[in-house]
Amino acid sequence: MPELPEVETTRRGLLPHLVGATIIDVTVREARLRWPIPAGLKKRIVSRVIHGVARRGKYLLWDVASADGGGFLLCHLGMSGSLFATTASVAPVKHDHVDIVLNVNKTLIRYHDPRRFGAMLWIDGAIPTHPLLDRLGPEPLSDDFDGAHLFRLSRNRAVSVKEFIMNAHVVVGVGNIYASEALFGAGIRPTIAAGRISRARYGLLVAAIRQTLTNAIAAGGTSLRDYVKADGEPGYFQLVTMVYDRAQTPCRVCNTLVKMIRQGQRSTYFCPRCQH
DNA sequence: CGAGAGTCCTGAAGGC
DNA sequence: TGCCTTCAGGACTCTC
Repeated sequence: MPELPEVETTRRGLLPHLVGATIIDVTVREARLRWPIPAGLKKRIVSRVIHGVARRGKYLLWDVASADGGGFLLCHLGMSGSLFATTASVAPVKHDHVDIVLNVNKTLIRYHDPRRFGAMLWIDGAIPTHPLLDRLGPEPLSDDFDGAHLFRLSRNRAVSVKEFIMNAHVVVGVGNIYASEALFGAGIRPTIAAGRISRARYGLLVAAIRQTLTNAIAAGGTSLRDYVKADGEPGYFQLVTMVYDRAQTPCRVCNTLVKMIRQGQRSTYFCPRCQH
């Protein structure tokens, strides 16, 4: 499931195809995603040039001639979505919901999403403002994200630290897998109330989140070359986790059995000995 | 405002 | 073998 590293890997994989290309056609086979794909999308973007692709949290923002009467295509991959380059000669398969056809080398960008938790929306104008983006927390790999930030926002918060760092208004891009992994890295038990963690420990947690995400992006980068394969299957790297999905198996550090619990209807994994 | 539950959806996995 | 149930997940949205 795409977390921030996968979204960033997607962005880097698409960039060389998109920048400078002109959109010449759009096919929407299924508009019912998390929200409906706007009916007027094709009319808005056809014949416009793509100037870049940015990422904000897990949202991808295609700059579609935003400074020249266009706007931004806002994409979210949900949990089962993927965007990849292919050609019109490759027949769409089940759940290939959108094709965005480019003027270069018969390339098209295909959106595939079995569970349709993703989104493809349009933002008019030169500035990418949108209710989905307006209240997002800092990027985890930016300087704005530090222990002081987490400490300040967490005061008097009873919510568990794991759910706290998964809140996109606190920090973007920390999904269920990396939340468990980062808390293991910081030696913090996921059930502790966010408001009861010291500033120093939040410093450790920030470092662990950065490390976890950076490693994952680097791992994604190693498969970047063949990321967009001929068959259109995205080459997501296989993630090696310390605790996630390892319930009842030995901790890789101390051999204590990893525990699985439920928090906010999500599974959480931790080592009862390494994390306090 | 915060906390917790509900919601969308499909495919995989497990039970019988 | 095949049907049925349960679960997974991101993140918005609703209720209290």
